[in-house]
Amino acid sequence: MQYDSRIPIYLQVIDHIRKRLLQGGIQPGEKLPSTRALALEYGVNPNTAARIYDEMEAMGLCRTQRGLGTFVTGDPGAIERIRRETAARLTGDYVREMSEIGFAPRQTEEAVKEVLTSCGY
Amino acid sequence: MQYDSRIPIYLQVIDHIRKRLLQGGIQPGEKLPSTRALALEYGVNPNTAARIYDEMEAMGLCRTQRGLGTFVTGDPGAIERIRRETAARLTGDYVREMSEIGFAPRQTEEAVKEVLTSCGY
Amino acid sequence: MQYDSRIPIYLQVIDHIRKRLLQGGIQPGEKLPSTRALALEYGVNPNTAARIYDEMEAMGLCRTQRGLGTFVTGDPGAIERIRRETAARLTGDYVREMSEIGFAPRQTEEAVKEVLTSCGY
Amino acid sequence: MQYDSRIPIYLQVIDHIRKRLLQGGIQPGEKLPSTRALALEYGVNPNTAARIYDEMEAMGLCRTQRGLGTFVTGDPGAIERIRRETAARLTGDYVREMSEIGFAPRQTEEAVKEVLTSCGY
DNA sequence: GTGGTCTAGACCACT
DNA sequence: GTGGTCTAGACCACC
Repeated sequence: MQYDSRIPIYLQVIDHIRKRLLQGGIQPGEKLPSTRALALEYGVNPNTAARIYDEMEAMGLCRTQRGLGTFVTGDPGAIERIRRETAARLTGDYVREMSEIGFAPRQTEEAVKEVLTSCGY
Repeated sequence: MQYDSRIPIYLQVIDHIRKRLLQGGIQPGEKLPSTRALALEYGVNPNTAARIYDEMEAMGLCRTQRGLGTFVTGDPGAIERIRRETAARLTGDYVREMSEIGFAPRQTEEAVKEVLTSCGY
Repeated sequence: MQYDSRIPIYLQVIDHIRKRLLQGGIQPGEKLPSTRALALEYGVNPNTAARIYDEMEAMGLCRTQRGLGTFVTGDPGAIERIRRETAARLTGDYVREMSEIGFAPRQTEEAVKEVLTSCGY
Repeated sequence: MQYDSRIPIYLQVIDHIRKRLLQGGIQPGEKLPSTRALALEYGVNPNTAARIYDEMEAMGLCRTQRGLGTFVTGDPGAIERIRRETAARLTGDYVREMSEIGFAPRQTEEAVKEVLTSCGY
């Protein structure tokens, strides 16, 4: 994995894991790699790997059990809830930012349609 | 103005000025405040204010003329170009992020429509 | 039983058993469950269950007899002694902590009365 | 300062600073030492000092400003609120724990009075 | 084997 | 000078 040096590595890794979670690539309740394994997998220092799980736990994405490992939040509804919240935040931010640079609602709608069709959807 | 301490202040101020530009609140060719005035206006350190104009000049948003002051890029077409580029980047990022968390194109389109109508548009 | 992941499980279980002892839920001299049974009862690893009895024995709360099992300290006076010691420790700690955050003795006394009456006593 | 090796140093330092705050030894809005100065003052590694302010910020005790330093929560009411919440938590826990080991409300009240008078109050 | 903590020292961005 | 991040490596408690 390539990192953008302008953004903290731990945030980029969290983002990557969260995407895998929200895409369904990681199941609720599933055991995540140990911090040492995560460090190898993402090519970071074990301390940084530990920080990644620390922050993810603070976000409610996983829970850690001493001596056992780190586990994805068990409740399947929780993942779906986070998915919806993330989508709502992204959409809200997007619409607000477009209006702030002078795009009318219809223009914003058009812009999205254009990109979606240009991607072959 | 309230600042998000996780993001460099100078970037937040630049963002704010760029919005005013793209919304038409600041006209092409217009003279911008002196760094001292900018520092007072935004409540930032004079060093930070200087950096703001430095970075904006590097972005092509303005030009500094020694002894005269700092001026917004004169060409009206340039502003419009930046506006379109910004919109394209925002839209592209938004669509990509939505698809990354498992939203199909039609769902993304629906999400945007929902937010736009819920805002009374 | 729900465990606080920041505190060793074996300490939380010991605390729970000690409370049952001091409340009279477990009688002096009574036989305690086998480590395997304890593990099931509290939903912990058998290794952890063994450690629980180890530590409790070191605290003088119980005694293990090979081939027979683990027994609560027989002397009824010992239980009462522990009860008094625990109360003294709790009260001492409480008063000290309250004074450390700036509560005068009379304020501390009032705080206790308030809570006791609010609980319907 | 002497540390209890069974408890993370950063928690012990936070506890110490919080007490100074709640006792009024540190004023709301006041600048706290830099992480490097804190490290020297408490004899810990700069990394540990940074973690101390990190956690304190998460608790709402202080706020950090990049390039400027770390400042105690400005709102004077906030400190008083935390003081009251802490007292309520301590008292609630104390009363509950005493009742859990079989102390009646009047006995608990007596225990507190005894300790307070024995301390010469 | 697992996470938690700590030290040591480095580099960077921001004010 | 300030905090933020990262690496390296160590030791410990817990399961």
